[in-house]
This record gives sequence, C-alpha cells and structure tokens, in this order.
Amino acid sequence: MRLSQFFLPVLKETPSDAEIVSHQLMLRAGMIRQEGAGIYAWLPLGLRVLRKIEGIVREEQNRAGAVEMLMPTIQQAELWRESGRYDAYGKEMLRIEDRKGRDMLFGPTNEEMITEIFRAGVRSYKDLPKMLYHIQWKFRDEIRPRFGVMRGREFLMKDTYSFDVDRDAGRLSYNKMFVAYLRTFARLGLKSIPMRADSGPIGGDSHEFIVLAETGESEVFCDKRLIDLPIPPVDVDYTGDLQPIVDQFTSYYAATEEEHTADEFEAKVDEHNRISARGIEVGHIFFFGSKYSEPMKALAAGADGKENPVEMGSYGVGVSRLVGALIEAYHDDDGCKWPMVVAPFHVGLVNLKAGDSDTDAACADIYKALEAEGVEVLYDETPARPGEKFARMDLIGAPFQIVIGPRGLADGKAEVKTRADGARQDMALSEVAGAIAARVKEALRVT
RNA sequence: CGGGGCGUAGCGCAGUCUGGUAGCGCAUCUGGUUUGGGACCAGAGGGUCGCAAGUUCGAAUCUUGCCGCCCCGACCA
Repeated sequence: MRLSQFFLPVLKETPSDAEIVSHQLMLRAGMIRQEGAGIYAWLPLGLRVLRKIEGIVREEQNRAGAVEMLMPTIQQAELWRESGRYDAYGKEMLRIEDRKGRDMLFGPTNEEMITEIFRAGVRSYKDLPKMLYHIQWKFRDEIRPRFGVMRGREFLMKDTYSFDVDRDAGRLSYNKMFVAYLRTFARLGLKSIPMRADSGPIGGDSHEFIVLAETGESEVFCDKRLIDLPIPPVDVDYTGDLQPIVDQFTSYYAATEEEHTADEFEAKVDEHNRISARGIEVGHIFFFGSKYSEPMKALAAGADGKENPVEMGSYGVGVSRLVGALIEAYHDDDGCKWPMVVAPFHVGLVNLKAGDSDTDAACADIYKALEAEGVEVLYDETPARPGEKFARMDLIGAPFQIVIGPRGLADGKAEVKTRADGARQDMALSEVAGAIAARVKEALRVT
C-alpha cells in the first residue's frame, strides 16, 4: 500500500478525552474515530488490525471443531420473550420498533437465536455434539462506556455455542474452548490467564480469560506460575483428552475480585508467587446447561428414545476489545509496537528523498519484491521530511522499517529498524527484501 | 442514574469572572530555503463560539431550557 493512496489521518496531539494509552494511540494513529459515546468508526488502519485478530480467532475456533455461521444484528423481541430475557435484560438492551410497531432489538448476545436455529435442525443425540460460532457486532447500551474500544457500546464479539447430549459431553466442549482460548490469546502475543469466574444462578463452570494490564477494569488475584505454563501446540488433538491441560491451568489459584477469597489465596499460594493486579477480560467461557434449551424446547432424543433438553455453553471473545488490549501490552512513547501477527503492515518502507529518481527506483524495487513475497508494506513515498516519516511509522508501529536514502544508496545499503527494540542495522540493498520477507514469514509461522 | 467537569477552526487551548462583534500553537494551502531521525522564513484559507429562547443598543461572555462528550461509582466481551 502506498501511503499517498491510503487514508491515514494521524494526530500529533493527544485528544483530551482519551484517558488510557490504547485509546490515545488508536486516535492518534488514525485507527478509529469516535462517532458517539462508545461508538467508533474503524478507519482503514484500525480495520486491518481488527481483521487480523478476527482471522486468528477464526482459525483457532475452526481448529477446535467449531463451525462458523453468521446471525443478524437485529433480532425479534418475540424470541427473547420465549426465554424470559426480554424483560430480564434491562436497559442494556437497545430496543427498537419497526414500521409495523413490532418490538425489535439490536442483539447484545445470541443465545436465544442460536437455540432457535439449533432446535429447528436437530432432533437426535446422533447429531451431537455441535459447536457453532459467529463473529458479529453487538450492541449493549452500557451505563458508562469508556476507554475507547475497551468498553464500547457497539463492539465486535466472537461467540460460540456448544450443544451436547449431557453434562459429561458438555464438559468436553467446554474443554475444547478452554484450550482454543489459550491458543488464541497466545498466538496474538498475549499472556492470558484463565480465572475462576462467577458461575451464575444455574451453576456450571465459568472462566474468564484475563490479560494482566495496569489499565484493566477488573481486580484479579493469581499464582505467578500460571503466566509461564506451556501453551498447547498447534497439533493439539481436540478429539483427545484435554482434561489434563485444563486441570493443569485450573490447579493454580486464579480468581477475579468477585470470586476471590483472601484465605484461600494465602493458603494455596506462597507469598512470592502471589500476584494481585488488574486485568482486562478478553474472553469468557460459560457452561450453562439447559437454561435456554429447556424454556425454548431445544430437545434431542437420546439412545433410549426419550427427549431431553440439550446441554449448552457459550464462549465469548471480545475481538474489538483485543485491539485495545494489544496496544496496552505493546507500545512505547512513540506509538504502537505490534506483534507481527496483528500488525496492520509488516513493513514500513521509508523513502527519504521522494522525487529523486535513484531512491524512487530503489524503493520501488524493494516494494515490489516484498509484495511479491506476500509481505504487507506501507510505502511512504510522500515528500515529507525524514523526521516526520519516522515518527509516522513509529506511531503506526510496523514491526520493521526499511529506510532508503541517497546516502545509503551510494554504499548499496538500506537501513532496517526493528520497531520492538528500536535497533537499527544496515543491510545490503540487494538482500534486504529477501531477508526481511524471511523474517516476516518466520514470525507468522503458527506453532 | 447519582456526583464532578467540559463544549470556541481538523487537534490542543486562551478569551467567559468584569458584555463592545474572536485569538494563540500545531496541522492545512501557496512561494522560497531546506532535507539521514518530529525544519525555517514569508504569506493565505478555515469558526452558525454545541443548539434554542431570553435580557441588552450590543452576548462566546449574563439567564433559562435542551443536546452532546469526558471522568468517579453499581453491569459486562
């Protein structure tokens, strides 16, 4: 992508109503624009990151055996009356009316709809288990939206729903999502910790996946040793027994504020291993049994011919929130420092003397060579001053910056800067594209 | 919803107390000088002062109502 064709409205100054660094940088780097309280337009740069996160979430869901679909954002109130939640949900639900005066709503979640879809297509235990998911915009009329995309009213969520014949089978689905979430967040470059969470009125299992961050909204307590537990590899067998993996993570103490008890914390964790910190909830997995299948009559016949409500779970990932969480984890004073897998561009190519035929030609060659290798390049061929170019590239945070100017050109050199540590090194002009492409590919390799 | 704060050019702000017809920095545009890590000089454009009503000879400034946004609390991906 050539910068001159792109739309990148960067800000030099920090907008005054952005409180936390991720919100500030998203506005400054031209990733989002606020259109209302908790409502944001995703500008081209921000959308690139959002799509990449979405892609990784999708890959890991598919790997775990979940099947993608897409449900609408607008739902009928009728459906929610069936489950009894139309009245129970409260003011967080945005209620609207169509031209015929029918009650509609902008979906805050999809349990009812998926249950309705499922019951229409499944009658027998032979069709189970099933896991279905979609990645769709949700609207929750939050009492107080804040922190940019971290708590927006409109947000992008991946929500998966599992359907099983009984509780034991349900546990297997739960474990699949548990493992998929460990992998998803690790692939994104985040250290997530599954924490025991409020299980709600009907009981069942529930874990929140928390990324530690000073700006997190939740207060959390956990065992330090959780942070470096091994993540299940790409070839983990989802048809096999995942219980040992889940057990390993859940054997250590980890709880959010609501579930935390100081006595248990002190009894189970040595003082030097205790972490008491703040965290961002990036995922939540929940097994809720027949809460919806029973009132909504989502039944499956068992081997004995008797019909029973299916056992369900739901599993959410805050996709748009993850953009904020990633910036909280990866930034410095100059801007974003994206991990390769979510970087809006892998490489920023800086032409130090745009308009000079030699530097233009050298840049064009490298640009072409990189794109041919599948590397995503933002090529700054605008005649701005060098300092401004560097600042802009730092702000958007491409992992590599390749700098071409007349001085280096004379020696056949290009300068390569690594955004993560700021290191700069000279590389031979003839080799730079190949070498950087190899490093990009290596960083994108899935493990 | 309760408490606090804010709304003046794309961004950051001053001016409001004490009414007199709108200003600064950055950004943008033009010309020139520059060009290897956030340049300099000269000039220019850009504003229903959140909206509406009222007071007044005169309102960004005073009064009332409304709208919007941010921060602190109970909910959640």
